[in-house]
Amino acid sequence: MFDAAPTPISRKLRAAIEDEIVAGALLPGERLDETALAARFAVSRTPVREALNQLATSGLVEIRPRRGAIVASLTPERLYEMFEVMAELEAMAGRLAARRVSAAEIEALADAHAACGANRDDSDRYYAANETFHQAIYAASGNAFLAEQCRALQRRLRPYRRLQLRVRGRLATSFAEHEAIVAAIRTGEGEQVAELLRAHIRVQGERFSDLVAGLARLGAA
Amino acid sequence: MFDAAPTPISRKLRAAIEDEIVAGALLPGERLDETALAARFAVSRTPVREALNQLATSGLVEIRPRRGAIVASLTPERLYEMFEVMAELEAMAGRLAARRVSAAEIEALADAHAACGANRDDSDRYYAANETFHQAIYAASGNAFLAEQCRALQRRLRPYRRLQLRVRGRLATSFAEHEAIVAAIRTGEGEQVAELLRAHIRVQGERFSDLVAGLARLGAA
DNA sequence: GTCAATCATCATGTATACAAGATTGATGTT
DNA sequence: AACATCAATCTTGTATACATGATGATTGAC
Repeated sequence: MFDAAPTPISRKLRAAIEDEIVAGALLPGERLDETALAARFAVSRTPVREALNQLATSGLVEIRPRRGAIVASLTPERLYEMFEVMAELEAMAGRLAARRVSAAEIEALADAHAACGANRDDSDRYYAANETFHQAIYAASGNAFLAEQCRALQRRLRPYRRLQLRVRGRLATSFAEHEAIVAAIRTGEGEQVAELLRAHIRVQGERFSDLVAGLARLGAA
Repeated sequence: MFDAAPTPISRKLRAAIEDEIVAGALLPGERLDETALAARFAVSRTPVREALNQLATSGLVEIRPRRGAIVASLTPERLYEMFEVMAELEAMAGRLAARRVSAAEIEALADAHAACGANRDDSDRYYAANETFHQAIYAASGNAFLAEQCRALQRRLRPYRRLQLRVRGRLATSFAEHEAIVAAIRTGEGEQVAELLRAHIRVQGERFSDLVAGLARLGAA
């Protein structure tokens, strides 16, 4: 009754391919053959092309005219840049959240934080809970556009984050940082929240780009 | 020799339609008929659809399944949110620029500022020079991804900025603010630059959303 | 034996054809 | 006269056909 969900095939395809990229089933640099994808999903090339075009616009795939589409691969420099921006956007969301957060939102945030704590021994589940936690901050910022930008970047960076999920001790550190962030949001210390989040994200960016710099030597396209 | 520029038709179309939207030739809410566009550009519907899809992903047009595409229209709230994010991204670019700017880049910035000064009596030309000025800051941030995000947002907000180009006294105020920004970048006062840019952008956002709130009463869809 | 050029094959880009849902106008009813 | 229902038309979504440029293999020359 609400959304009849006509959901054109191309939308479903976009979501499906995006999921595979983000989940790491399709690796950076990998070729995305239109005909093959069309066959695999049992549709014609037309909706496949539409899906690839959309993914290209959002940056997940790269289309080289007349030479086909590949899963976009980020250089370590670019990855670092993206984390630098992500850190700032998160900091902004946190600063706004400290000012604008509602009672319901801070409850959701606390719940998400608790979920992280409950999954401190399973890095995959912690990672999922961690995303929810950060999205709770975006939502509490009261700026829907900012929240969208944050989620989009979070999503684009996900395949790279997964690479270093299991770094020793990172989970405990992350959880402790979350703790401080929640506390500062509760007390409305905007600048403090911003600074905590900036550090929280940036440290990942630095580690990830180190990691990817190493990986790049292997799978260089 | 560099780019053989095969430039598929769909890319040219995307650029053409995007330009018309950004320039204000196509107004928010206006219907984008695929057949009509195809006829106008003397191509088939296929590349038109690809172009519209890309524009939808970047947010300039809205595609309602089975119901066609329209030029995306932003609510005053959303517009305010976008300016809020823009202000923060610009502030970030400025802060980084104050730390990282090269001699050549500060020269380019000074030139762009001078160009603004030379066009202080022509709001259209001032506006163009103003964009160049801000892009010089993005470039000087040393973060290419950030620069891209800023340019994308600048572009998306352009049609709304044009609405109030001629507000009395704004040009002179803007130019004076630029002056202070350049000075602070020269002396490397990152936080000062950030604060100046935040205010410089935000004041526009507030004005624009007021303006659009007024307009919304007329052309409500 | 190696390298280069040419040709065959294949994937992409565009056009056209077909299917299906949405919009609009007309017609009939209350 | 106003409203609802139904049909005709139009537009979008998908499939298929065709054109063109890229890739790669084969053949010939050095």
